[in-house]
Amino acid sequence: MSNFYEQVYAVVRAIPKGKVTTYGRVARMLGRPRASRAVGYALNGLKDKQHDPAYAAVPWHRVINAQGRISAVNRELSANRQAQRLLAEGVHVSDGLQISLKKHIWDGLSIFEIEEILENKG
DNA sequence: ACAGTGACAACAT
DNA sequence: TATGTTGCCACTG
Repeated sequence: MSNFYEQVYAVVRAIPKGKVTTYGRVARMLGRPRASRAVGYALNGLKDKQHDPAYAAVPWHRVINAQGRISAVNRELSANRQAQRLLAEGVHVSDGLQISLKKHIWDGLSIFEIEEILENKG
């Protein structure tokens, strides 16, 4: 698998329980401010890897869009599953799949922390 | 090599 | 506020 995917997964794994971040923020943390779509693409790729515990453990549900919503492009089932997972860890999700970024946004990693986790990946 | 495809985001109406 | 448009970028066949 490509390095970019792995970098995305590494960052997402660092999101604490009960916190969320956005596709765009993940992209910026990785030094690619305009690769937000690619971040979503990478998370979508997790569907094919659920048999591997290392990938199954990636908390993809903690990534939402810049409007603070669960991506509407998801099929209803997937979106609801994401909402369920968030609710299960104390993140309030409204009927419209809206989440309070103000309350739950993750500060993210410093550039030093980013370098560290990427170093671990090679 | 290359055109098509998204779990996006910023801007313009 | 709510749509619609456009730029993006990594991946795929």
